[in-house]
Amino acid sequence: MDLVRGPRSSLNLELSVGPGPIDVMSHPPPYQSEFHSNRYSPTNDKERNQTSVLEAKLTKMNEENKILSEQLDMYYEKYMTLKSKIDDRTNCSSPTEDQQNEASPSKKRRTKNDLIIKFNNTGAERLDEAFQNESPPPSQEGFKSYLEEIKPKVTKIVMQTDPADSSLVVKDGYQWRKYGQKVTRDNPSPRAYFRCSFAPSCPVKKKVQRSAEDKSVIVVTYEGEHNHSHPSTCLSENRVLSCYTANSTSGSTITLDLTQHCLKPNMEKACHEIQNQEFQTVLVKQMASSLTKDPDFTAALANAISGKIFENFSDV
DNA sequence: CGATTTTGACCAGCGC
DNA sequence: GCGCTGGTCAAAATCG
Repeated sequence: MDLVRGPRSSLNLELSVGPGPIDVMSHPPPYQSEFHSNRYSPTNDKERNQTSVLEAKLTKMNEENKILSEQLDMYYEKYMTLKSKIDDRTNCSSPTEDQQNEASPSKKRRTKNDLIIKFNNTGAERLDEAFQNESPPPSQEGFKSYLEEIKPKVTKIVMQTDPADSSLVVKDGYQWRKYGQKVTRDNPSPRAYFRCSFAPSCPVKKKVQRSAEDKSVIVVTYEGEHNHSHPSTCLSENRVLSCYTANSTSGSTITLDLTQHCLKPNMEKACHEIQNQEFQTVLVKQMASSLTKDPDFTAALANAISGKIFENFSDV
């Protein structure tokens, strides 16, 4: 799970239903003040009843909205806490140790057991320490989920390409070296294996394969995180595209990976570059698909739409 | 000539 | 134990 969240205001949904956008998170809905203004003054009991019903609904929605906002804050805090623990652990492991692991011929496959062994050898105490602060104390399930969290990050990106172009080259700004190619059982298209060659010790790998269903679609799977700055800061001609989707450990989360510190100074430039129409089309489809599956989002959307309806109603 | 790609061989996990 | 499969290695070929 890689929930990237900027400043609070960035989460506001600029939902445009009807004449203008609604900021559902930070501003009280316009209809709220309309009800109490002189413009709307119910004259009979029926209207008064309707008003009170609507006001009750409004209050309830605002409460739900508040609860959801609090939950979001809570999840964000939990995420940041967990992330800092993982960062601590990553920083604590010495580079020589990593290199030894890298060079070890017996470590051809990194399995769940390998992960546990690695922790036993290098950070079992810190692992316990990390759990000591958890309340309630961690169960076996909690331990498993923790291991899931610290697993090398696996992200997938789906790209629309020209079906006539048979190359498996994906320009994401990083420097990759191909080290293998294989035809897999469930897909006639070969899968290419790449390793990040920008930094010798960078553990990131990626797999590139055309979709079995649609040859024009390339599926890129990234494993791990780069331990160096983005090459685009040095090589300005390289395109900066870092939009990860469908994180394997979290389901349908869309992640706009703009967290790489070296990327921030070039944020505006990168934003201009990702205005590539093809990219945007794919991204919008994926975002729409993921967002509609998210119950929190649909609730927020329903809230916003109902708010706009109330506003229109009050204007009549 | 160094870097990168290609490609067959090899290895390890997994299911039977 | 055996075969299947995905992932990796490494020598040869290719490229700039």
